[in-house]
Amino acid sequence: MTSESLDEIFRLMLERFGPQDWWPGDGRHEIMVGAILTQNTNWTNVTKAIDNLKRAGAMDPVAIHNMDVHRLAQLIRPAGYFNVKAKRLKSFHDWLIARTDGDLTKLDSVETEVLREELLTISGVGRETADSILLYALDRPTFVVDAYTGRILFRHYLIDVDADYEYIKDVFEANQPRDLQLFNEYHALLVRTGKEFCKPMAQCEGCPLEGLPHDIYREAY
DNA sequence: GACCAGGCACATC
DNA sequence: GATGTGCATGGT
Repeated sequence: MTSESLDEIFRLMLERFGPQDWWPGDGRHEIMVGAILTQNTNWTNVTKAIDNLKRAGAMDPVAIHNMDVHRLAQLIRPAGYFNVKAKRLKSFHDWLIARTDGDLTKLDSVETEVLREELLTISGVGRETADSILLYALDRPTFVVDAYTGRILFRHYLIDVDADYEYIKDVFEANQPRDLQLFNEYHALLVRTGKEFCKPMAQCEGCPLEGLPHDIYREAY
C-alpha cells in the first residue's frame, strides 16, 4: 500500500462524483446523534428519525439526556434497532452532559486522542462511531473506516481480508497528510463509491476504481 | 422474498 | 482472541 495508490483512489472517486459535502446534517450535536443512528442503517431511515426528534423539540443534548428512554425509542423507530439505539443515545448523552454540561464548545480544548479514548468507553460507541464524531462533529483530522472502506481496499488487493479497523485506519493516516478536509471527503467518497459499486454480493461494473489492479468480485466480501 | 444499510455489545467456545 | 448472534426499520 502506497501513498500513490491512495492518491489515485481519491482522485478517481472525486473525478467521478465530485465533493460529497459531508456530514449531511446540521450542527455538532445533530451530527453526533446521526452517527449513532446510522449504525448499520441506511441514511434515509436516519433522516426520518432525526425529523421526529426535531418535531418533538428533542434535538438537543439536555432534552435527550432527560427524555424517557421508551419515548426516545419511539421517536427514533424508523432508524431501526430502536431499543438498542435509544440506550446508546442515552449512554452517549450521559457522557456528553457530564463532560460539557450542554456546552459542546467545552470539547474543543480536549486532545483528539483523549477524546477518542473517552468516546470508546461509552456503551454503543465503537471505533467507527467515535471517529465519525471526531471527524465530522468535532473537526478532528482522524480517518473514519467503515465496511465499504475495507471491502473496496480488499477487492483491489490493497489489504488482506483480515485487516482490522485500526490497521486500515493507520494505512490512511500514515500515508497521507493529516488533513481535515481530505479525510472528510475521502471517507464520504468511499461510502458513495461503496453504495453504488461495492455491495457485498454484487459485482461492480462501472466503478470509478476499475482502472486500478482489481478483481471484479472477490469472495463475496 | 432476498438483499442491503455509513455497527456494536455480548455470549460462547 | 476469534467467531457467532441479536438487534429492526425501510428501500430496492
